[in-house]
Formats: sequence, structure tokens, C-alpha cells
Amino acid sequence: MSFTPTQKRILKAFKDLLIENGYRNATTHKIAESAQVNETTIFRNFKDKRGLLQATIDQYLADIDRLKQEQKDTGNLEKDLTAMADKYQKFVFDHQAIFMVGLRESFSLPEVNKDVEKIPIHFKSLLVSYLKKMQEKRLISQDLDIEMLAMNFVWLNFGFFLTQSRFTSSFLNITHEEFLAKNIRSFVKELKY
Amino acid sequence: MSFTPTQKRILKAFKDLLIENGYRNATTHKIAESAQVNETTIFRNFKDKRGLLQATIDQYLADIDRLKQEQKDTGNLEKDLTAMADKYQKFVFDHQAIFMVGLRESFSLPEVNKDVEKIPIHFKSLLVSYLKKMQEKRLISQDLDIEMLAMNFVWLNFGFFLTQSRFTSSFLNITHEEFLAKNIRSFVKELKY
DNA sequence: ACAATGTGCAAGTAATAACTTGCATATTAA
DNA sequence: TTAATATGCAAGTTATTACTTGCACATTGT
Repeated sequence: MSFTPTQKRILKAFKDLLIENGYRNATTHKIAESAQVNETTIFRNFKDKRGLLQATIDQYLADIDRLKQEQKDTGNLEKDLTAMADKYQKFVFDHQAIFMVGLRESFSLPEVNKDVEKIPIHFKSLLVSYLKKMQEKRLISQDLDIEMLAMNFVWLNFGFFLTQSRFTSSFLNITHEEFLAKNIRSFVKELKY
Repeated sequence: MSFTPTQKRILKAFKDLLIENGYRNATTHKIAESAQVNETTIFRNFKDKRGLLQATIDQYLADIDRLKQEQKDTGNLEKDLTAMADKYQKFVFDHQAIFMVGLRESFSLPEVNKDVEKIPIHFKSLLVSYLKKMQEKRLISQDLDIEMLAMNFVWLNFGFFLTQSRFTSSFLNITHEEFLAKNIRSFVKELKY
């Protein structure tokens, strides 16, 4: 999992092209051009194009494990939920390349799709267990459909992220900070007694 | 805008492949196979591959115009918002092919992306004007951030649709009906006094 | 009955993309 | 200083893909 400077440049170029064109349409020619290396250097370092994808997935999976470790609740709803949403959004942003591939090439690369699916699944279970704990502590209303609220929050974040990343209209887009501040406050309102 | 049975079969096969593989990776060979016609028949009917895309876009644009026409409010918040969400989701579902292409090939086919962007833009402005009207009629709270709530609703629907269409885990997915029933009720709660 | 129209089929073309190979050259490590 | 290692470069291979052409055949309207 440690890479030479050349390998890092190649992987960076590869990821940029994944975001724009997806795996199948990211040509080794363009990767080489963007990384400013000779095309053959790619094959010598990563064996084949699949090797590039595998290296990217390996980085991603290692990072998911790290994400699952850290977790600290304060009991302050707005603060905790903001932190969770922020963490989730930042993670998806950092791994945008593999995330987009998992979405758009879900049919041709089902393994990648399975790996990407792990994010919303983890995010949802994180939310469910957090909300249940808050219910036990009597900090939020007792008659809430927690499963639904958690999914609601996941969909909202997912929808926001994709709108930001795929649409340019300012009519649809706000800043990450504004999203966190306003939308989470409104979500928290739903939870209170 | 009227097509022969052969042309309809070709367009159907094309759209199915757009959903799975996107435009660039939908090969004329596979389209022909799926439509059970000879590959040459495609070119004779639609000139080139771009012609297939254009025909699909034309159908989509005509349908968007139709969507913008129909609009009937009852004043019943839950009913109206459910109808809107339902209409939006059904529309996106019907035009999933072009919708997915606009998302995943936003860099290589920016024109398609622009056309697809029209949906959330229209959906948002529909919601904003509806909520403003309800505010004037004193049917919902006066101190609401309507812009934000409308976008919130758009993101929620968008996130739900993509999760449904791209992820298979039952942990993340519920039925269309359940989504409408539960999530909209919860959204309506936020609006009331 | 016949002419137009649409489709199937076989063959081919030109461009692109993922690799391979062989060799020259530059950098680094003993 | 020398030997290993990494990279650049030029050329080529193989497969795929969008698209073309020419001809045979079948359906349909007059």
C-alpha cells in the first residue's frame, strides 16, 4: 500500500479520469498524458488497467475501515449529526472516483458496486444506533420511525452530493457548509419532543 | 416523432443498454442483437449512433413539456406533495435511460446533462411556488426557509431514486409506495404551524 | 404483375484501445 | 565505478467498434 512518486501521479491521473469518464472510458493513453509518464510505465507499474482499479479499491477499503473506527458522540444532537454528515460527505468526496464508478458501472463492475454500497449501509446503521441510543437517553421523541428517519438522512445526503457533483446550476446548489447548517437543523427539529 | 415497429424495437433496446452501460459503451452490435435486427438496419433507420440518442432526447423533451402543463392543487398538503413526488419519480423512472446518461456522461455529453438538469430545476420551482402559495393561504408556517425545504425535498427524492436504481441491498431499499407514504408525511410535519 | 421499400447478410474499412517488446538512457545503490 | 532498476520511446499486435457497400429476398401498395 505504499507507492512511489510515479505511481502516485499515475493513480491521481487515473482517479481524475474515473470521475470524468468512468473506468471503461478512462484510456491508458489519457492517463499517461495526464500523469506525464509514458504509457508503458503504467503497465510496468500496475501490470494492466485492472491493476490500477484494484490499487484504487484497496486504498478505498483501507480507508473505510478507518472510518468505521472513529466515532465520538457528545449527546448534542445537532453537533453529532452534523459531524456524521460531514464525515460521510467528506469521505465520499475523497473517494469520489471509486464512488462514481460503483454507481455508473454497477452492471459491468458489480464488485465495485458492492464495495461502494458499503458506505450508505454503514452510514445508515451508524445513524440507527445513534438515534436508538438517544431515545434510550430520552433525548428525542419516543414515537419515531427510526429506520425511516435514518434512511431519510442517507438519501438527503446522497442526493445533495450527487446534485453538487453532477449539476452546475446555481439554482440547485448551495455550499457544503450551508447544507450542513440548515438541513441538519431542520432534521433535528423532527426528532425533538 | 412517430416510429415504425422496427424503430421502436431498436429504441427500446438502445434505452435498455443506456441504463446498463451508458451511451459510449452501448455498442451498435449489442443494440442490434437485443432488438433482433441486423446492425445495418440501425444505421439505415437512424443514420448513426448519435441519431439514436437524438431520437431518445426528442421523446424526452416532448414529455417534459407535457409534464410542465398538468398541475392541479387541492390545498391538501400531503395529497399535493405526494402527487408531485409521485409524478417526478415516475417521470424519472420512465426516462431513466436519458437521465442516467445525463448523470454519468456529464463531461462527455454536456448537452444531455443540461437537458437532464431541467428535471430537478422544474421540480424545485414547482415546489417553491406551491409552498409560497400555501403560505399566502396561511396553510403552513410563515417562518419557513422555503428555498431550502424545496431543495431538501428534491435531494430526498433524487437520493431515493438513485439508491433504488443502483443499489440492491434490502437494507437500503423500500418500495416506492412506502417512500411516498412515510417520507412525505414526515416532510409535511415540518411545514405545519 | 410489378415496382418501390425495408430488411438480412457478408465483407470490408478506419479508428481506437489495451497491451507487448526491444532498446536507449537516466538515476540510484553497493 | 559499476551494476541494477526505472523510465522514455518507437514500433507492432490484437480486438473492438462505428459505419459502409453491394446484393439477395420478402412484403406491400397500385
